[in-house]
Amino acid sequence: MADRLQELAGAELEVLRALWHLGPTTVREVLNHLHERGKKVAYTTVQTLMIRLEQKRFVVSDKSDVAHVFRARVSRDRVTRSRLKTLMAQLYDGAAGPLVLQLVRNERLTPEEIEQLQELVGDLDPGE
Amino acid sequence: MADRLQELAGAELEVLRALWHLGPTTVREVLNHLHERGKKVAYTTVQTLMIRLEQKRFVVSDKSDVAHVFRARVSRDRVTRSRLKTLMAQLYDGAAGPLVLQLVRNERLTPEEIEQLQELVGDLDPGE
DNA sequence: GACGACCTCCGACAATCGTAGTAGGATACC
DNA sequence: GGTATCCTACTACGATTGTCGGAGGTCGTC
Repeated sequence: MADRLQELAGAELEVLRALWHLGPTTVREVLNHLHERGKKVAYTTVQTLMIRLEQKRFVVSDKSDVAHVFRARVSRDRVTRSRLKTLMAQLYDGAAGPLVLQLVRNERLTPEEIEQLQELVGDLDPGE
Repeated sequence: MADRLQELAGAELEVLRALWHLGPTTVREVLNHLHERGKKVAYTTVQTLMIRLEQKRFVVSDKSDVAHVFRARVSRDRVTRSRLKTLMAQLYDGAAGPLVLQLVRNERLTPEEIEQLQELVGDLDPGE
């Protein structure tokens, strides 16, 4: 399994999201961001998570300043893809269709998303 | 969160899948099924997983026979829905669109799935 | 030059997860 | 009725996860 993305734990993902949102930044800034979002957590907890993220190679840090600056190495799309792959494998032997249909049936989409989707789907060819 | 489905761990899901496939059945049968699928695991491991599934209320057991018979209490669709919800929440603040688009763009669908999808999508109204 | 504010580093700890061994009861067969 | 087989119940154990405290450095300010 070249795909080590699976080791991304829940709390780690939350921190990674903050990094996506904020861009390269420090533990302090991520902590503030999480607090603003209502997530109560200690400074060292965030620090630990960021260090673990680095060990797992999801982020890199620049240690030249006193407060280390962390930067995400993986994109949200990449994580999404990985998570969806896992879901497909775990539940449908890798098939994507059931997930797509389930989503389109049960979830609300914005007008923009609907248009994009209609365009994409219109281009698909069922073949014969 | 009335949705305790999230506590379903990976190895547990594998056993649950076997139950979906086999219908109500015993530890032994699930074990055989997993072995056929190439999963090497000990009898008592499967037993432990099934007991944990019961504790978490994903399955129920009938203990009237010597070999207890376990039955799934949740459907695959239900688990799928829960997992997708989690994914949406964790990555897109609950929006479904990005997942749908990501899937339609990157994954292959069968002709049947494409037709179903086209039909579903055709019925959607972007509103204004 | 002591004080407070910050920062990193390290250790820790309970809960969960994946995996399995052992004890001991029931069954079935010869 | 001994022996092999199967089953449950219980215990265990290392790894991962979520959470944080304390020790000890640096820096600005009074």
